[in-house]
Amino acid sequence: MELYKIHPQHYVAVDCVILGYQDEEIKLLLYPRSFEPYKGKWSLLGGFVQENESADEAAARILKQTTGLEQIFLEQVASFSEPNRDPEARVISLAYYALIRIDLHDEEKVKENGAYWVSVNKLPNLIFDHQQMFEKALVKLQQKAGYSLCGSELLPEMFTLIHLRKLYEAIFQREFDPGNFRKKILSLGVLEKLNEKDASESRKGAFYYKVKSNIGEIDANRIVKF
Amino acid sequence: MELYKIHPQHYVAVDCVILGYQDEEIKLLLYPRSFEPYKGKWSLLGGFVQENESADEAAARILKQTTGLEQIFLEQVASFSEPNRDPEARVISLAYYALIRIDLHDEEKVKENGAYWVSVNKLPNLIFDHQQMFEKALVKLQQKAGYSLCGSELLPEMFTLIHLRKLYEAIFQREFDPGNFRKKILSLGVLEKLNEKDASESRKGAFYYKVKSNIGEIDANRIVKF
DNA sequence: GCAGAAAACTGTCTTTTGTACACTTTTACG
DNA sequence: CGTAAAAGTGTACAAAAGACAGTTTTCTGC
Repeated sequence: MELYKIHPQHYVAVDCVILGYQDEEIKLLLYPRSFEPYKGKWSLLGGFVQENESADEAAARILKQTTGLEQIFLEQVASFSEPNRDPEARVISLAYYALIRIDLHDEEKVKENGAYWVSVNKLPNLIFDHQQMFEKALVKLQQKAGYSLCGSELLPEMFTLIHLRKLYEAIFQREFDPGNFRKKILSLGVLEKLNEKDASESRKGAFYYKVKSNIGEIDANRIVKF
Repeated sequence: MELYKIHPQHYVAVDCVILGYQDEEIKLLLYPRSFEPYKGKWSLLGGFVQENESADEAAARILKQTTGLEQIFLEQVASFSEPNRDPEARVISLAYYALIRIDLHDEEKVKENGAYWVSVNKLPNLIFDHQQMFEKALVKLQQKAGYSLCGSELLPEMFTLIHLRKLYEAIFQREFDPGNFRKKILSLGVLEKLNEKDASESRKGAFYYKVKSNIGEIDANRIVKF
């Protein structure tokens, strides 16, 4: 213990890049910062790591407090530790990213905090190094989407292959051939076709699918390389 | 500032997974821990983040102090923050991994500290969560090797395609077809064939290659997928 | 109720990439 | 010199990715 005491201690924060999908766009949840410095400027959702929790737990706690959601996908992005990243005090921040279904989140809670879902194509300036956090999170999302279907995290329970393709187009910022995308996704064998159609977007209507319940990750041999 | 003060502060450490390549095996640099708790047990190389340095800088500093090396590949792996991961005190650790050329490191310095290069196939028990840190670092190395040639980080200036293949076999723990590996690597266009041969391992001798100086990352279209 | 339109879905053909494995080349050594 | 042993090249097949035309379904409007 003596040997530890000669070293400084630091505030440790977590900042969450909360991503959702709506109107064919990836959206990021942003908050107006509620205190100085930079009060009112746009910020990721953050908080401090307390004594009896891990950073993972802190991130989950903060996410629940502000969106009402639990048990959702949440993963580390990177740490940010430049001495002057926060001009007020030395704060080392651990960035996380979360994927949430916008249709499930607690709108009341989000509004209370003055937060907005902003399209990632039209982001305002963010405080500190939050822009970097977002960019790294987006790369992580692309990697994740490359080897596991993000459908269950970002889309409603049931979705059509067109919805899924639009989601992937939003994530990767490029178009996919409808026929080939279908073929590829169905060949993974992780989707279950339902007997119901979504007729809201065409005469013919598109069949709904859902992720097979017994499947988590896709078999390693079957990595999707987009 | 007032708002910050209600939160606890923590010791923040960095731990380095230092990887090298020797005798056709990936090696990890391990130290006997020099103080309690777990004095004498095997540990990654670590230290505490000081007031005026980022964690990246702390990792580079620690690496230089113990191996004499500067300007080497060093990247974040993950953070580890379970409240009781260190029984002595709350320490949040940021794990890094480094790739170094064993032929270049300062043997004296390493010996002074009682450190050893241990094959990753025969690792002893490590303290705390250091085993996890190593495992995550290895995954990162595999990912990195998948889209950029790790030759320049882990091999000497000049190397044969056989050396490079053996390195990749050690990283991925599987064999690659010699002919196909050659074809794939050369098609990337990042290696320059030299007029010199390594005759130490065969009558015919294998030509040396080096990484073309003007090339950093491989073009995104040309990702190596092993 | 039938033609047409629009989008969902299917199939085919081509190109590229991956893989297995046989063949040729080089060179030291007996 | 012939041979062995490893380096290096070539070929042939299989799998995956990609382009794109063709077919099906179903509502709309006449």
